[in-house]
Amino acid sequence: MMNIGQAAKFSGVSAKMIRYYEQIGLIPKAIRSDAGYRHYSSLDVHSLRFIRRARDLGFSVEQISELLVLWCDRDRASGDVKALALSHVAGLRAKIAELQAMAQTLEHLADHCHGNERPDCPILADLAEPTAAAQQRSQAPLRTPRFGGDTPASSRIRAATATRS
Amino acid sequence: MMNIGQAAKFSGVSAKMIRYYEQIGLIPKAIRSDAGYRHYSSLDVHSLRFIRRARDLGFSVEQISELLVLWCDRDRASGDVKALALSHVAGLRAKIAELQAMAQTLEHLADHCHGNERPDCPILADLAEPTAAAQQRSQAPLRTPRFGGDTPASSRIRAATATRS
DNA sequence: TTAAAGCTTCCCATAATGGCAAGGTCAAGG
DNA sequence: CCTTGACCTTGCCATTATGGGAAGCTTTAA
Repeated sequence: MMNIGQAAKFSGVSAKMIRYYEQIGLIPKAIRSDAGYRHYSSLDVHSLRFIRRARDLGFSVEQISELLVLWCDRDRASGDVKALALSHVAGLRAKIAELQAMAQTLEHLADHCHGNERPDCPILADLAEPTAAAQQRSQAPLRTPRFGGDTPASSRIRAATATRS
Repeated sequence: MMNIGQAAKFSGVSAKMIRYYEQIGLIPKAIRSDAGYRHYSSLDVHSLRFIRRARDLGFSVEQISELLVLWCDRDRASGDVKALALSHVAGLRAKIAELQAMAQTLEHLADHCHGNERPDCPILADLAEPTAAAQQRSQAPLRTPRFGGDTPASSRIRAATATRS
């Protein structure tokens, strides 16, 4: 049993985020000492590591909630996990394509910009009046705020089906 | 001269965002009718189109603010514009690399998952205890919330050096 | 005993966008 | 002249995941 600071250090998840995850119900409420300090077991730390790793792989908290449910379900079908993972990969690929289109368009424009002291600049010219040439599919991101938004996130997570039961 | 709805329609920027851009000082305060309605000229719409296009190319509002300054500066050096564009491209490329690392890791894991009714799943196994194999550089995004965070954004923009002067 | 380090909760901020609500305005039609 | 509907205004709330900071209590080491 350790305090939140230790759990943070061992899991790689900041204390701040651990409290946040508890608050939104991604992890169950930690047991408290008499003074109100949260206490974590190495099992809890294990869960946190899982979460950390999933975050590193770009899963949203919402998706991690689902992953945790599957993780704890001894009768899960690996197909469900795979489907979740692949749908996330699809989201990543879509985002990558979008960013690549932007980068490509910009690089194309930059290639034609002398980049000297003179004011004439095809980059600004294109921003002012887009030429069909560079118009690819960078327009209308359809449903992409700036990224990170792959899942709409229902409301409150309340899965907390993690370790402690 | 047109109302905000028309300007929105012609520029592709929502009325909501036009007000927002005005509020943060990206564009100058619109002139108002006696009743308080904002009015826009086709020149204003032109600025808004510029902004819209820049957003489509992934520039942050902060960066767009700089682009607008350059756009309006007859004595700009195209090198400054190019530098700004290329630094943004670098940010995009970095993000792309990060997402690709995630996607690749996940695809690799998914490849080894049967995806059937059985519970054994290498994806969950890896999330639980990462194996060096898939550990590439997906860890520690260094300074990347979820994306969009390329520029720290000082405080308030207050450039408003756009059209109307 | 005291100081430092750690914990708690609460509030604020981020980037860019949408939604909703209450209320004023304007134009067209009766 | 009045109503209706479309449009405008402001203001507030929500989103995602994360960090910062303050005020106050606890624990620990000296």
